[in-house]
Amino acid sequence: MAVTQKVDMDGKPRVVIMNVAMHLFGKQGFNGTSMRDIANAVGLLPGSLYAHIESKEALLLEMVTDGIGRFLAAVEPHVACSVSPLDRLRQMIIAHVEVVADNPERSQVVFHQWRFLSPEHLPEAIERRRRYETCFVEVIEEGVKAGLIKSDLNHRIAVLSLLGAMNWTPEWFSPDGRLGAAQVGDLMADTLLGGILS
Amino acid sequence: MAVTQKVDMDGKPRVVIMNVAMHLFGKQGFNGTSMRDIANAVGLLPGSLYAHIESKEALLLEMVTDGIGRFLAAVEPHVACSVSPLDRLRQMIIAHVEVVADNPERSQVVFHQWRFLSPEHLPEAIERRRRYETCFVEVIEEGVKAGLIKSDLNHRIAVLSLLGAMNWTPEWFSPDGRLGAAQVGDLMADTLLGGILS
DNA sequence: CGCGGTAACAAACATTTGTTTATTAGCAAG
DNA sequence: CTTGCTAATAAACAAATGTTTGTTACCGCG
Repeated sequence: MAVTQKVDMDGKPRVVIMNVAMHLFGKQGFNGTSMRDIANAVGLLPGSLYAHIESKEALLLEMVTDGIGRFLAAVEPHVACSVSPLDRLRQMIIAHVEVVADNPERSQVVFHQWRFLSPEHLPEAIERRRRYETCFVEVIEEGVKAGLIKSDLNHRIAVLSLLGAMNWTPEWFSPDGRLGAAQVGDLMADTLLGGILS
Repeated sequence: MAVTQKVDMDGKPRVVIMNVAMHLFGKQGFNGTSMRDIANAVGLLPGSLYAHIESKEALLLEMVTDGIGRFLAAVEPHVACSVSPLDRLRQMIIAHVEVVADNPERSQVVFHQWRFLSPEHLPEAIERRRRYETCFVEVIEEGVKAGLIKSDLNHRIAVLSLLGAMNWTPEWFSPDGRLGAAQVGDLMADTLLGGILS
């Protein structure tokens, strides 16, 4: 017997494990997910995972690093774009929602589980998150200088509100909902940018 | 010897334990916090906690239940208030931020750790969260009917953006920052409500 | 066939987990 | 002082944790 279920072992095993772990980390959290949970979901015994990965934290590290990377890759190109700051912001919001929509669970990990990285890897994750937020700060400040955005409200609060709304999207966005990512992003931009116009 | 350190046992022990646990759950998460962590921080041995509490989950349950209760108590009175829907929304946002400011760590537990309630207590927590969100939906819809709020943008997205921005506040709000809770709430209202005006 | 290497297995490892037990100190009231 | 109660301690519990070990099945290549 020994059925050797290669259940969904179509791709490279490491990728399969990463995807399964991403799903579980996103849903149950890093500390709420055991290696046995992962092994179980992937159709392996716990020890067998270590033929493909180095440690539990290595999984988290790759998820977070690569995850933030996707947001940066999607948003940063718009920062120095040649269109108006407001249009840039709108495009950045849409890009952000599209990354969330591509995999809401990964986004949950990126936004909530980075805390559980070891002290060794934590600082870099924090730094990259800060770099992401800076993208939005820069464009907003440029909009203020161009006279397109009110300067009488605290920019910091505006940015934090904007980012808060965006970072919360993985909590409710459903890839099989009626609205697609780009439409959701566009509507969010309507809501979020309307209040900062001058 | 047996120093019997009553470190900060000024109040009723159960309250002290709750506060310490709240701090730890908020910072490290429910699953990232052990009973030994709590005992350690409170100046007791692990087993001694059980003279005052029933279980680890009982701590979480009380935190979440009581926590949502504070948000409801602060916001619900404004829902059926007699002023304009927009002013109501503004007051609700301010009230929300004030509850967050009162104890950001508790808010983190309310917004992120409720998932780890046992299946027995989970449904009620979800229901109360839903009830909270409904407050905002109602007032916005009333604003639309009154012609004060644009009806051409998807209300659902507007509400989710609003709530997302608000639920994210415990992530960055500092009680000893330059701006007080009411001022932050007011500025957030400027940002978030500006975009939905008709 | 036989050989070699990859990746699975079964089993155990040392810790850590939440919680319980039996015992002892502290202290107010009789 | 003694009695009784509260709340602490020390120690242990079973279960779960991340990870390592030795061994066995598989599979392409000679």
